[in-house]
Amino acid sequence: MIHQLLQDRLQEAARQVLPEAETSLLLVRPCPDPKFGDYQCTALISLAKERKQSPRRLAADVLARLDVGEWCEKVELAGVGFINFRLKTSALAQALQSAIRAGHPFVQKAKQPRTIVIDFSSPNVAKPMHVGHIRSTVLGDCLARTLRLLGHHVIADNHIGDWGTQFGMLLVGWKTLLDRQTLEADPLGEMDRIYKVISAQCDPEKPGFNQSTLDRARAELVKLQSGDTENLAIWREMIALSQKQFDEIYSRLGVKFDYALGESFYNDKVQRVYQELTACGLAVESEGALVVFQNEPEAPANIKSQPFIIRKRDGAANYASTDLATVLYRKENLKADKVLYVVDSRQRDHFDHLFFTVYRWFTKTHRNPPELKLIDFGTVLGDNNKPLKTRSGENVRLRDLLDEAEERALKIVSEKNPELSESQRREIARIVGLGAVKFADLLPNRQSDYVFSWDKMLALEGNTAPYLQYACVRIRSIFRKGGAENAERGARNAELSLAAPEEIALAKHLLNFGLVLEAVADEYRPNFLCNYLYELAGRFARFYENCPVLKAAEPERATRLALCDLTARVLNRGLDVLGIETTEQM
RNA sequence: GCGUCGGUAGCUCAAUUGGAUAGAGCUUCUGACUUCGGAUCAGAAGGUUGCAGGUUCGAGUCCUGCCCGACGCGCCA
Repeated sequence: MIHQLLQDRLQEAARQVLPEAETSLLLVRPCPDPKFGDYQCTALISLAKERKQSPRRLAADVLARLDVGEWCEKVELAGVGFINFRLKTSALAQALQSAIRAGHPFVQKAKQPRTIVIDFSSPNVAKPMHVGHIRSTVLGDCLARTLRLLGHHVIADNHIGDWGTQFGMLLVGWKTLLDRQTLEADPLGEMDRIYKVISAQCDPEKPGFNQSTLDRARAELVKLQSGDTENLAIWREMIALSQKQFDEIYSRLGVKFDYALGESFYNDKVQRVYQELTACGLAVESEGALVVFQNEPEAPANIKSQPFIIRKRDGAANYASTDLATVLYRKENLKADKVLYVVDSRQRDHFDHLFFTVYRWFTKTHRNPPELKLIDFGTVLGDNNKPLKTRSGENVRLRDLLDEAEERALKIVSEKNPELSESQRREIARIVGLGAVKFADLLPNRQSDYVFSWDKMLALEGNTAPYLQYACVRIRSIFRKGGAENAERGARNAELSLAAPEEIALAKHLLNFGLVLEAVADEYRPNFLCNYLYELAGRFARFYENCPVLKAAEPERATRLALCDLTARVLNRGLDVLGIETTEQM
């Protein structure tokens, strides 16, 4: 990548001027405004400031030792000490030429591949998946795809909620209220129904509270935990029914996991956690429970002196216990260097507790803790600015939401292109509808809440998935018209000669694809990629308006075909990273 | 009360180690060769970045105080 070459040269020149300086901080990045140039380095200014030198003089000294004439026009020193690079068209053409032959154009593999576990989606057994799961699922899947493309060893692990207090109530409901026929037709709906009835009776705050139901639920839970055959069989059936639903949704979304190690997987692994934490003096008894107090001066403010309960008073495990056991398993058995938790930001405190406890635990026992990272995200809101619910106040089921996305897309496709067959229109609607939902979810900064709007996400103009998919369709159409096979071969063997400003602007933007992927991976923010792709599609649209491809005369025609080919490949790859498909027509 | 996150154009949102004149889309208005797919493109309008201080060559970004909102705070996950 050219920016990398420039950066290497620049750092080398800086080392000659300041042999002892930390030159790795001198990053070369795209300019915010093309009028300054294509790439810039702003870091010499602060480097000079630290040394009480004049930034302009330092920059001038470095420039005197910098030779990037193969790639750049004269390098400019601007303002207080900005260094601006402007690419030569010949270098640009050469970069495109080598990208044409690359498997993944403009993408560089990470220098140090790492093993990264991504914990995402995490639905609960016996409950329908709902909008609350969409962000974790879509975001986690996108990060998995991004990190894989960059060459990391990614392990996608679905930490399913398949154990815990709720099963006591579910078992009572199953034994006393279950309607087998409804269960056949809508297993999740029926399990959800019995759970709600019983849990209302188990809540002392609610009018329907019933002490004997609560006692029975506790008893069923104890029986389950001590291995009662009947309860275990029911529990397994609930899991199997739920898994079927999960699989349906994941297959629609194109989301894949390497493991689905639910909470129950760690049942026999929590004892060791209690032992180790007690032995190293971290965990103590308090009010009958086993807790870790975070009294260290460096404890984060939000958990300082708060108890982290790792075993309940009744001796049962809770999610702190299993989460701790899970970290250990991921470190020892999955060899994780890093674990990403893609979780609603309301669980922030829990994860700060978890991370800080792991850090202390591993340090005290002379182990290297894996790097633990909370990828938190905001809530999906309805147009009343409250968490999105159905009119009757229920959670919106994910399946219904995906159905509606496809239905709405089908209506639009049918209006725009009535001549396509129904099966074609349905396939397009599937790709456009699901793409719209995913893109709308990935576009906003993940930490803010966003308001869910069908009209906005399925809009055909603006920063949306259909706009990007449309750009791909237009490119496909060019290749169809030009005789796909020949045109593509021509594009890939072309000698490029870039001339028109729209060609150059498009080409320069293509170069930065890898840089953006790295930014996504560094900050865990797919919205960078969404915006990059939108900008790319915009530049392509301007190119498309102003530069005829098939009608152009020969040296030009091949260059433009090559630009189309590369744009299509980057758009498709980028959308693929977002988990979004494209179509031939729409 | 303590804590976390946020507050940017009428609306929804961006802004890559603190960088240059804070950018898009929607909306409104104006325009585009009988078009390689018009689901497009060009142009116009729109701002005291919640308020007040501070740090420095430079602050939407960092620090302090305040206002507003969402969320969390001992045995659910």
